[in-house]
Amino acid sequence: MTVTLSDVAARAQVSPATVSRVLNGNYPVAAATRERVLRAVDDLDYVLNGPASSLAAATSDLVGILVNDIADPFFGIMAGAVQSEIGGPGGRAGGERMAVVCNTGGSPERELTYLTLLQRQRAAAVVLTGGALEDPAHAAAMSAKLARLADAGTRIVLCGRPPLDDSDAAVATLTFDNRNGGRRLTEHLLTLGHRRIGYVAGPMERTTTRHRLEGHRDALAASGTGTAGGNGNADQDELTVHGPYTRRSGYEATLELLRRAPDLTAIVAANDTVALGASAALRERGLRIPEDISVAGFDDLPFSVDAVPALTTVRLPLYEAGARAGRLATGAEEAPPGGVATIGAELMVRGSTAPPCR
Amino acid sequence: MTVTLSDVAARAQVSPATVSRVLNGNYPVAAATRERVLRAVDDLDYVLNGPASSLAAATSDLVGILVNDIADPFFGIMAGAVQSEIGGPGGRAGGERMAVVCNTGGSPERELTYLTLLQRQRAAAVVLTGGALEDPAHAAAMSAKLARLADAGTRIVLCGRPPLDDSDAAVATLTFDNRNGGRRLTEHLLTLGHRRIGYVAGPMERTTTRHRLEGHRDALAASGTGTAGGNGNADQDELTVHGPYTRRSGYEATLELLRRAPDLTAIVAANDTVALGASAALRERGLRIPEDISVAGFDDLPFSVDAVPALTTVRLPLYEAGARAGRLATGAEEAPPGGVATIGAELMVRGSTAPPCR
DNA sequence: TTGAAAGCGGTACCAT
DNA sequence: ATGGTACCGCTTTCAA
Repeated sequence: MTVTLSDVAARAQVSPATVSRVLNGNYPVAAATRERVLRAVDDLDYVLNGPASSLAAATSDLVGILVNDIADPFFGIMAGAVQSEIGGPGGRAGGERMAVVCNTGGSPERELTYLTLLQRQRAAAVVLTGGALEDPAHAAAMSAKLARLADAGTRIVLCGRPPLDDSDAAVATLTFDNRNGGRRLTEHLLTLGHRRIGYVAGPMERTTTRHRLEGHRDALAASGTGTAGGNGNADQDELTVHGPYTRRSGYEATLELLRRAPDLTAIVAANDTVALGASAALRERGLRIPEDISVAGFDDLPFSVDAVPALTTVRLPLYEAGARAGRLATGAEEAPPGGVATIGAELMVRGSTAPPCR
Repeated sequence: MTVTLSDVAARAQVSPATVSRVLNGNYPVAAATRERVLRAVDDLDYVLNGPASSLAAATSDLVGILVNDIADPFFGIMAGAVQSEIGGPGGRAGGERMAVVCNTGGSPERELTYLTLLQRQRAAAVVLTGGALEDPAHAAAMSAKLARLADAGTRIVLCGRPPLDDSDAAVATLTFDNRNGGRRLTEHLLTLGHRRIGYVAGPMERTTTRHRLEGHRDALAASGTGTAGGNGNADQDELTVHGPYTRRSGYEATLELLRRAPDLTAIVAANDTVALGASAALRERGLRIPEDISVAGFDDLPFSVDAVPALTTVRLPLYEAGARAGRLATGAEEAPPGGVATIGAELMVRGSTAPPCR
């Protein structure tokens, strides 16, 4: 029924071994022979059996890219960059490496299960993108699983999350400087004169959430804002609302913030998507941005400037990071010293967002 | 080195066959035996060898999802829906089906190569999303490849593109009614009194591009607009600019349109992303939307309303379509009669976009 | 440069 | 209910 390598061999009047050599191109074969084999392949419309090949070779050309939310361009941009760097189809002739994107939806179980699936497939590499969950049990499980993968020969790359803490495994890490980004963003608002700043944070127990929020609070603390009254933390907790990285969350959190503190002059969102929701809520309330209230985001996604022309954000070089992760995954680039590289976050200021005079 | 099924069998004091049965759960095994086997699996930290399994069983649990642009939420939303419906990790216990997203970048070669790769892997199903290329040679190659895949047992689902024309293969198709959507959108503008309407079309030779544009022109023709002068087609060609489905394209095309026809009162964009670019260009020119000029989009992506509150678009039920495609891919839902189902496009009107009085 | 043949790790049929 | 055992299709020594 289906054409096998032996069929090709028979038609080309050579041994299966020779056909294999021609196909893999990693062994000297006489030009004439190669021609005959390739013609046979063509005539028979032969397609290599991946599983058989992987089984015999004990390796596969699969590269897994785990993302938290495939509908979020934050991940789409990184994943696309990884993929194009991996080479995948369109890279060199014949297409070899297959980069596949796995959507965890932010669920820890799925994350682990996808890793197991990739382990089953003897994946050549795995790239984990975006913030990680901070639950100790899950972190331990991840470390363990990644360690097994690593010493089964799978390359591991973390892109956009902090390094594993207890890792003995050879893992290359590219981490965004979320804390500094968050700090600079809030410093900027403080410099402009804002004193009452709401914060729409991401979901609890995520590294991105925590780091960005910490940066924000570091800036506040350094300026003495919010600590002057002696109950600084309570103040700040009141001005912080957590929620998922979605537009709806930004919308609802903003309404809540306005309820809690009608005297806000600025709102910092955990990321641009959330900022969009925040802006929508403000507009609905009849508040203009930035005349009545300023809004800041994070990530600098392409559409954010359209949605809120005055949006000040922190730009993370998503594409560049993804591309580098792709190169690390293929071994085209060597791991950074210590296995970890921190990628800077650049402040994108768009117009003045000084607070209104009241 | 690596733990195999026989190792597990030895430790559990059973035959490899029994272990296989326990793992696959598709065969009666004594409870006590199962227990012993599972404990052995646990003790040894055994992970099934995917390639070996696929080879022996002659099938795999891979489901490929092809998308044109992974950074575009249009595809992200559909892919996410497919994946969650596929079950994938998180579905039933143990995780089985692995949905993977393959990014073609709109390149015909990559599309074919990914299909070959999936064919190599003996994929259980393949879902092709988004508009298709209209090049006859490529279409033929695709049909041929899909036919081979299909009769190798791979389920094929088209989601958001028209059915294969010469297909004998068993392919389930979910197609968006782009033409009608385009028609209704323009009819709406005509009803409001617009007469000079610019059109920023998608890339040439794409089904979505052609269908949406045809709908637009159908509406114009039906109303007599643009044909009155006798040189209707020339007029319309002048008011149409093609480009990729990107923000930048919308931006540049809009500048071009304004150059060609400063008297435009409305611009219809090929999709929301393009509409964003168009809006940016207009704003830059100091034109207000919709007071000075109206803008219409297509797809109704989540952020579009934030970017252009007055944006009138056509809503395609992306998530629903993806979910249905996922069910078709797993066989959880039976194919529509004739293999093709057309999914309606709903007009989303946001505020009046009547032309300015001049 | 090419061929022969021994696996790779499971699966599923045939026995028992 | 369980065991024995031919394959599945390819890769890779080892020889020639």
